[in-house]
Amino acid sequence: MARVPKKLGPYRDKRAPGITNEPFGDEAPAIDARASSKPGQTESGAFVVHLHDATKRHYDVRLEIGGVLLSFAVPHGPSLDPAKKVLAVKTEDHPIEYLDFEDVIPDGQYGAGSMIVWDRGSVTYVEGPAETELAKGKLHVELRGMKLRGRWAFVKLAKGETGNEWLLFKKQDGESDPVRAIAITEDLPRSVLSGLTVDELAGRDEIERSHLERAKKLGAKKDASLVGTLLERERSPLATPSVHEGAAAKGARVYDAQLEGVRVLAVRDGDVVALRVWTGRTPERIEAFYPDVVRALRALPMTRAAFDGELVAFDATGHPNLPRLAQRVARIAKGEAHRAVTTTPVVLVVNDVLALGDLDTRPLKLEARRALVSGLLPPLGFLRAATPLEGDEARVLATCASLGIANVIAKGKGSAYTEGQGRWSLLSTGLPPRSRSVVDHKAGEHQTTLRHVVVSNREKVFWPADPSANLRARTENYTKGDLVDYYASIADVLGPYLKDRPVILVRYPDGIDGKSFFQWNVPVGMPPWIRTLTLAHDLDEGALASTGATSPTPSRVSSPPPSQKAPKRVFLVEDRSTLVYIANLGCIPLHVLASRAPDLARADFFTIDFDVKQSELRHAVTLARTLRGLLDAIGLVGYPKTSGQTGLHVLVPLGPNQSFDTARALADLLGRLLVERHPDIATMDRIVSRRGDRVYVDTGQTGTSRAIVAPYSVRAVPGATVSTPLAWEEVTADLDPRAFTITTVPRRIAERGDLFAGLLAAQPDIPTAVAKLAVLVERSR
DNA sequence: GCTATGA
DNA sequence: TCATAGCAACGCTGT
DNA sequence: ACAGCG
Ligand SMILES: [Mn+2]
Ligand SMILES: [Mn+2]
Repeated sequence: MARVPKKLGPYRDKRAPGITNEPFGDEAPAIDARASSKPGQTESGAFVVHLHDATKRHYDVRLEIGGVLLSFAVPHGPSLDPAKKVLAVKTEDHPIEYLDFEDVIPDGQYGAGSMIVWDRGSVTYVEGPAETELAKGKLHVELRGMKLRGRWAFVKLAKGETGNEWLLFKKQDGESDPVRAIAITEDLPRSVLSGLTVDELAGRDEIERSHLERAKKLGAKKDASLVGTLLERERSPLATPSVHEGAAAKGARVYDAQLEGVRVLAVRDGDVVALRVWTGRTPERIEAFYPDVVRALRALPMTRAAFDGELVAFDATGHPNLPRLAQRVARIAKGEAHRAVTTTPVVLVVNDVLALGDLDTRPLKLEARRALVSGLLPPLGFLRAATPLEGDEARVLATCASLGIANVIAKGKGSAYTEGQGRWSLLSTGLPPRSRSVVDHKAGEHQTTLRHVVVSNREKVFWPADPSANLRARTENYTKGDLVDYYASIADVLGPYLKDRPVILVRYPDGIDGKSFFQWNVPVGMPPWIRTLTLAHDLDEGALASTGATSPTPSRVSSPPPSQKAPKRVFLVEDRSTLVYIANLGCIPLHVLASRAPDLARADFFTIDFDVKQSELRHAVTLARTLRGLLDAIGLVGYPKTSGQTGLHVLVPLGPNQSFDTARALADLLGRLLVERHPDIATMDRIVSRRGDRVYVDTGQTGTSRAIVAPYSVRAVPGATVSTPLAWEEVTADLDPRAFTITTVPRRIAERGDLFAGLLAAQPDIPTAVAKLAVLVERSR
């Protein structure tokens, strides 16, 4: 049995286990709950203030000390006026689990009546360890709660009747309010958990019905399966803002500050609470990192609901701060949940509502949905309604800029909630380089690490609009942000493809018209979680390794002999964070080797590249289809993709254990057969001037150090095209590679899936293919 | 885009 | 402190 | 030996 603090004796004596709904204090507290300070030397902890409607209504202030909650009953409640000292009667210690207790204690039980969590936060004992001070009849604390903040003091009355009488008062500081402009207990009466007043708690079912009634009156239609659907479905139901300024209807607009946090769909279905994110193409659930938000959603007087919101942590000045949130996630991952959650609370700022009860609220007008949200959520709590801005757009942007907010989302008044891109506009306040960050809540197999990537210069134009482009072509700019978003959104499709495969970055830090360079080696200064591969001497050998971001090998004292090549350390791009990171470096195309660690001497596919250049795409199409026939005849399968420029690539999987010599030989022989069959439109001549207007059949991209542009890679050409996997049925004369761009390809993947699936799993019979190809070649001469 | 360098 | 250079590869061809 | 090519 768990070790129960002796201090809880009086608490347990007053209560009947199994009958009261209060925690009984016999469960082992969170592992780190008692470890936050040395035994008997508590320096900090959590606090809760309950509002308890017992025989006599009172507040209960409970401070974590030595693994239990030191408790005071405060009849008048705290005051921000330092001159107003209120009576605080020390009561029995409560178990640590009581921090989260909010319920109606049944009649007949000790303390029967409603009890809400009026405030919650962290406490620091500012004048030495709590136990030491307590022994002297004093306790000076710094509270960081949602309502109570700053310095407070408890002082024991020397001549109390029972010895339990103390005084509680505010110390003078920036948070004190001597003129009592704020009557904190009256102005902020609601639970920070459920948003209910203590009077409402017992009637929460009634409250829930009235919220639903209101939604129905506003026009919400019944869809009993919606919440369940939102809990499960793959595709994101969230609306995403478009960088297209005109996406939101001009005219009447409402503005939401874009907070630096984690965008989630929050769903509650009874006891089930999910926080779902679609940072990539497949959803993840991250509620394990947000027990405070989960508790609040469970406490809400709405048993089934779905919200669109932002998880936000705040810094000391009250500004949203993503690195702090990141740090908290990391600490929770390390098993320090209690401390991390206590010191860094996270709030769900709710921007919108998709479903309430059995009602679909998405078709409602924006203002109606807002009204429902702000009616349901308290102004101060773990769940909060976002406060939209209205008025002149320039003024709104200026206001936000002055608050340090870089981006604002404009939404058309009266608009319904529509999933996907298109109805909201992302506006820049013109603040310094606008940045956005991405938080991964899981990385690697079991280890949960936080990866926090700050994306700089999202508005930087990487693909300038082409004013001379024909009408059907996009005339807008594409930005660096568009690039990052594209790679982030397709990371899951790209992932298996890039696994264990060296990637060469082709970087355009200033966009497609700026300078560019290839980058094989991982430069210094990369974050430690970027995986790399060290290539031993030649590409014949290589070992899997992870960088420490630290010492760039000071081991090699003497420089290597000039003849010998320095060992290379290349990128392995195996996850979304890395993809976002390298996109932020200005990497537009990704090139990959046709081999994977640890067997870099083996080719797992070869490529036949149809370079159109002076020729025409329809000829490349003819050649690719002929190639398909040849491959079929020798028992191989080709996977076609656009190059992203003007030509086509056909990738032919080889399965395991094939040498680059074999791969290259197959490619060359197939190329020769193609040229023989179509001498008028194909050539393998390396001299450009002799090619004329024929397609160059390039088989030279197969070799240990030869790279090809990866499938789904973006190209640094006008139009922000993507090297796009195709179905053979699409390889026709009317194929238009310009249609595949960083905006269209994610949609295409969502609709058609990964057309290259199967390439990696192929196990073709290569010896037979080689033999059959030899026969074909023999026959043709 | 970022670091190491040489002036 | 500031401006700038470097950031890949390799075999083959033709001159 | 060196530049051009993909
Ligand atoms: Mn009480
Ligand atoms: Mn080529």
